[in-house]
Amino acid sequence: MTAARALDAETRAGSGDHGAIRLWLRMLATNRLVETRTRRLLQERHGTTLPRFDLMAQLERFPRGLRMNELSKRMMVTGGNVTGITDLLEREGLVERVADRGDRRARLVRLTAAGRRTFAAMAAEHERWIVEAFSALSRREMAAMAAMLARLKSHVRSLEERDA
Amino acid sequence: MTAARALDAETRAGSGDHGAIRLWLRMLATNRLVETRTRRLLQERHGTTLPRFDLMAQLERFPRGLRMNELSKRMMVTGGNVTGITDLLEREGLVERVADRGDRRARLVRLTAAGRRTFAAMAAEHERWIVEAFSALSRREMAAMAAMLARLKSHVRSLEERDA
DNA sequence: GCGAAATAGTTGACACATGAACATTTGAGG
DNA sequence: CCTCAAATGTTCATGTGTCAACTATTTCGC
Repeated sequence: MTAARALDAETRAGSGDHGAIRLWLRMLATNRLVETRTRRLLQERHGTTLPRFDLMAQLERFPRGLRMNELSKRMMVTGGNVTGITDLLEREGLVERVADRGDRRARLVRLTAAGRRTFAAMAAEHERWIVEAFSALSRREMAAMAAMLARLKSHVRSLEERDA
Repeated sequence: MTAARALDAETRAGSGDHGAIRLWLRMLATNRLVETRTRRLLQERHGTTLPRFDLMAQLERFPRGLRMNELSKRMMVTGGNVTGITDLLEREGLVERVADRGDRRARLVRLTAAGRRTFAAMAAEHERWIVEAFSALSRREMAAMAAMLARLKSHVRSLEERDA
């Protein structure tokens, strides 16, 4: 069964709810929508998944490789998760683990030649999908939203630090 | 290991990337940040998870119960997923499945008395967390962002229908 | 130099999520 | 009626994600 589309996570909010809640639910719904679409397209057209694409996208900018550690931070997921995704990509021959001279605990992950080729094709198309989705917003609106998100993000980060 | 926080999914984008991609990555990162925080708080303070909370939130507005089907649409997840989460909540005594008179295929899920009590406590706190997070934005900004997200959402939905 | 603490990565148990296959029931057309 | 397509919910295999426990290494304090 496939997730239906008629209704919406937003309908969770009662009509009298606080604006912040309504906005948050709308963010969640929008995010899920774009993410589901991207995942479907990646699967249909390249037989891969969003997390794999994401990991490869990180590596693409670091030809010398990244430590599992750094991948985990950049992707905002746990180390165990990165281990799993890397295992799969390695089995598919798209990335490889190499030793880090200078720290025998660490291992560098980097794209193989096949990985670079595969990623290039996916990335071009992925960019088109996202640009198409966001064409609903003007350049000015995108800038405004980006600025608001930056403030929101930094505020939440400070809340996290306060708790810690 | 816990996901580190210093870096960011946004760093995926090369500096010359299209504005839409940058915005999308920022949305992803912000979303993940708020979601991770909410999940942590729900776990620490109520021993539950976001999907369970979400399902209960849907039911709370329908005392007579919702079909698995409707839950799936509202939560924007697949039916199999709803089955699983419902199983867990049922085991915890927070929801119950009852027969739907008039359609023997369907089953209604509804909160138990314990479920209603538990949810009320969680919901109040959850609202505070979200309001606190979004206090980084003014009322006017929240309205602007909500409007943009509505347009974005509806645009992506129309893209989905075109593909289908 | 040495021992304790921190760091890097992996593993295992579990929750959540998808898509496909399945059984049951419904409903619409003949 | 009767058949057959559609709809409802479950199950299964697999992937993604968390957290906690573990091993191996490095670094820091002395």
